[in-house]
Amino acid sequence: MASSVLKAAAMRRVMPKQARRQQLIKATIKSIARNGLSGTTMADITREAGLSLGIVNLHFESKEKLLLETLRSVADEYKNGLDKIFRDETKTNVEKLVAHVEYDFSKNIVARNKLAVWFAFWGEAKSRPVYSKICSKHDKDLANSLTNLFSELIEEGNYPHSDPQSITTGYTALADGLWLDILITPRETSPQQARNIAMNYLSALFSKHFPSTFS
Amino acid sequence: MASSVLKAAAMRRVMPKQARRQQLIKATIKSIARNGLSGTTMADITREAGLSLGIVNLHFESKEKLLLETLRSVADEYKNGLDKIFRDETKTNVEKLVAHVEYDFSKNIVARNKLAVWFAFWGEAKSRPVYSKICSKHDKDLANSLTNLFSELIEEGNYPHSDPQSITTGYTALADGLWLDILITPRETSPQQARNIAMNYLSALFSKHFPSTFS
DNA sequence: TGAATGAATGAATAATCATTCATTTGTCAA
DNA sequence: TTGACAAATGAATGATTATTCATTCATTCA
Repeated sequence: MASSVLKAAAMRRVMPKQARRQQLIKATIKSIARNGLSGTTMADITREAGLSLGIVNLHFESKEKLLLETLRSVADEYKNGLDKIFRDETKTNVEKLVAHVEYDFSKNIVARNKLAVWFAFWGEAKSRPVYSKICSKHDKDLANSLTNLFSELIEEGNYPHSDPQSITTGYTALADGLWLDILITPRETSPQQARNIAMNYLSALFSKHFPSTFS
Repeated sequence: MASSVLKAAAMRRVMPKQARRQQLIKATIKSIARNGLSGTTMADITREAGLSLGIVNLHFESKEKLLLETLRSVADEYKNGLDKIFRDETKTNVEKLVAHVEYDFSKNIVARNKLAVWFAFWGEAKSRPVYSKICSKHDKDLANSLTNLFSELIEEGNYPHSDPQSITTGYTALADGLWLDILITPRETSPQQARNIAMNYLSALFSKHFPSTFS
């Protein structure tokens, strides 16, 4: 009996469709990080998942559709975390922004495999509008939430800033650029440093709300 | 005679090696922007250049080498412009920073085809260290120049900022993030807006040197 | 227990694409 | 003008890789 348990663990198993899809998406993320988008083959993905070659077409119909689902999966996961923060009625605006900085550079979000996926697809965004669409759908929500927060901060603090939308653009651009640094030069930029830099940006613009850590 | 001139213009011409290489690099940039890195084939590149299929292997030995030269070409061109700015002894530190912002979002640098090339290669950076190396070689020089400038500004202005290196990281991350915005959502972020946002960043951190445009 | 169902496999197929090289074409020195 | 050389061509080749589908295997239910 013991041997049959071992065999069962090593042998092919039937799994619920949704679990298989998740397993394949996970393998795709790893393969994109390891081999790049242009270097990712069906053989890589299925080997990574420990499954057979034909499995992707069975569950996703085509490679392209698997890639799209992979991007969607990373984007949705990110979006879910954001929603939790911005919908939290117990948090003040300042607390929400702090939570956002914490979240944006937290271990799970800033895992280099996932960053590799973001940038792999951004790198093809100009030639494949589908990719931009998947990303920008969520980006717009985030931009709106941030712009609202910044507007309220500006009013409360009587800051001279004229345009909350520009502040949002700058803040999200800073965050994306820091992601790129963490991906490309992880020895030089750690998530903790990135957090500090983002917080400094906020305290430079909103000194009354975010007292600087220096002085 | 007139017809022979027309024919000559339309016909294949022998060109100096260096010019052919430039022509092919230009075509590669266009193809990467149009088709992405993974969608760029030898046929695309040579069709774009109006030349025959075998020409790339004749002048670059392989597709991979052409791609590397293309990245190097874009990176070197960018670096040359930077050097002119930072070596200019007639400029003050503040003027150099203003010139950098102007340059970073100037028409030639921020041409979407070229941005597409940057991000295409960044997207594969994790899986192909060669790509990061080509980019980071220049990035280090820029980081040093900026850190020096910021150090001097901090001293002159007695600002409470503790770490000029972090400011450099933040500033370059902001610039990269704004490039991404210009590439992905050109309708929402124009080069002019990007310039303003970058200048606001500087004036938030160095208010005595960069008097804000508001108030 | 034993059909019946559908998940999973992977060898075979078909399509794509980089590279090669025999041939053609243009240039220039003699 | 000619011959020699180099540049350029593109059909053919070979390698890689997505997709197909006949077969195998696990599970369920009567």
